[in-house]
Amino acid sequence: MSKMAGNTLREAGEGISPGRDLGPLVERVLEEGADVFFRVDSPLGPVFVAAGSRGVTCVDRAGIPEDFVRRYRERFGRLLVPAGEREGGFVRRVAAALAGRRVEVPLDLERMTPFQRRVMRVVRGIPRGEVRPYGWVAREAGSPGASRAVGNVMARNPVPLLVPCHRVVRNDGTPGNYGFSPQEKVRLLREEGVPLEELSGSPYAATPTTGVFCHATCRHARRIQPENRIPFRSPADALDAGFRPCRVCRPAAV
DNA sequence: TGATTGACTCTCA
DNA sequence: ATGAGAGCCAATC
Repeated sequence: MSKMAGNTLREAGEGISPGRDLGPLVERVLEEGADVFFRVDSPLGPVFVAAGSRGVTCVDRAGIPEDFVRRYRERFGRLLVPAGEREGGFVRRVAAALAGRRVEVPLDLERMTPFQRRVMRVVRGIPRGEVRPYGWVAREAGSPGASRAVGNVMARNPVPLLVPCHRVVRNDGTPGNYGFSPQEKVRLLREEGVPLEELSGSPYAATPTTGVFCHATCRHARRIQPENRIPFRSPADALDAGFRPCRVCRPAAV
């Protein structure tokens, strides 16, 4: 750890004459400039998490710390130093969130465009164990028809898991692609209890008892008794059959 | 400004 | 069923 900090500070010290005491620089960097990072376990395995004063900026698979720090500077233009005692509570919070607990973690998405931020906010609200299509995310974000653009946002999601982009799937109920690998997406969703095979081909479900249809993984849909469950391939089919969209999971525009 | 790109989504053989 | 092709939207250069 201390060795790594040394490297980081050396890089930060461009313009500082050799031999100068770096102590004051350390303090200045910690007080006003540097973001911090730490390593923590996650469903994707060990990851590095970086955060600034506004919140988490980046989550990525843990590799060589120096590489992470270097890439971070290239991408965010910010210096990165290992988290210390002061960040202990924050680190535990992030660890809990990554472990799947419903803990609020502040995110710093300042660098993203308004559309990208809206998409991130929508995706963040998809509960564990549930999935939603790209097209639905687009509509919820205020840009119906922008499903492909949503895919582009997901592909560059700086904070995977914290914004659960693995829960965004294709409209036909198949998992679709994922930055780390489609297999990884399937594994994560299985771990969360998503019945992928049941979803594929009929990602919507209705029950005559209420006349409502849902995304098949909506918490309401999952309570439908098997004998009452009517699967649907698309919202249009469910509407044609006389069902109305669930107000919780909003499978179609009202 | 215009062309290109792509974790999408339809339609039609 | 399955795959090619076209349409689409926001970002990027």
